[in-house]
Amino acid sequence: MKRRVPRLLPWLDQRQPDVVCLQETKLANNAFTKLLGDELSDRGYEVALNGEVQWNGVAILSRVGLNDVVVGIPGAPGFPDPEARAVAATCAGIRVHSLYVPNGRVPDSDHYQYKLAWLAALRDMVGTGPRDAIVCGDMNIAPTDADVFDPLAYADETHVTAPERAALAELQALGLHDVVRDRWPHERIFTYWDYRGGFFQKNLGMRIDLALATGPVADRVRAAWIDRLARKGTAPSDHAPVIVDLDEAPDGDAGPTVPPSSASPPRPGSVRLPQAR
DNA sequence: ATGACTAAATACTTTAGA
Repeated sequence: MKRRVPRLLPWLDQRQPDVVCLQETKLANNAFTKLLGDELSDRGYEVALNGEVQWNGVAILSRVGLNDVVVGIPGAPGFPDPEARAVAATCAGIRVHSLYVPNGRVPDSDHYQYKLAWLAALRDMVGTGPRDAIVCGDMNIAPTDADVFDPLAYADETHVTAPERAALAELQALGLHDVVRDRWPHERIFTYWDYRGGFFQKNLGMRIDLALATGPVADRVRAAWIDRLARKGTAPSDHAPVIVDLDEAPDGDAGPTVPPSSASPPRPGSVRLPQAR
């Protein structure tokens, strides 16, 4: 996160998101607040944090309300102890989840089994949650071969194996829509490019950062895209932000937590800027 | 070839990422 502050703050000022989901903050909560608390509150953001000292770490920033914060996932496994990989909050009537799914490292390894069990716990939480919801973050799974620059590039490695894709499909079977792919059904779109080998310049990437919305939220999507520009320049993350623009909730369909004076529609964004790389 | 980049800890190397 420290390394990404000079990228995050101008990006917030440029894109003006109402809600931001961050992953891989790699900061304890008190260090995050010390580093960014004033800058974020000056911009009108409330913050929900689930951080730890060196690895992982997720956050939600919101300037349209931030209620009912839940840190972590009930019943999720640890490795071996619980890790800071999930935080949820209700923002303008929408249940927002910021997630950093375990990497899995090597198929069939302990970490891989952890990843699958963690995804099952995530599914259970989202499945019993509110109707209006959006699941954002680094899923560490490319949903299909079309989400990898070359299906053979990561063959037999994590992120593309059948069990991982099945776990993601089980989550989506709750009725979640992959709103970016729905808007760009045939395009070559990626959210992650390895730092090595000039992969970004060659556009050799993977689409592993997703925004998955329940039907009522998906119906409000006006635009959904990957902010490739944010992967350029000095000291970028190796992931690009995913941006989702939503229309206002339809009349009579607003949840009880929607502020009556909310003049602009919520625009949840799943962001990977803070990867301190 | 387990490499190529990048970041962070207590750190001058190791670990992790995907």
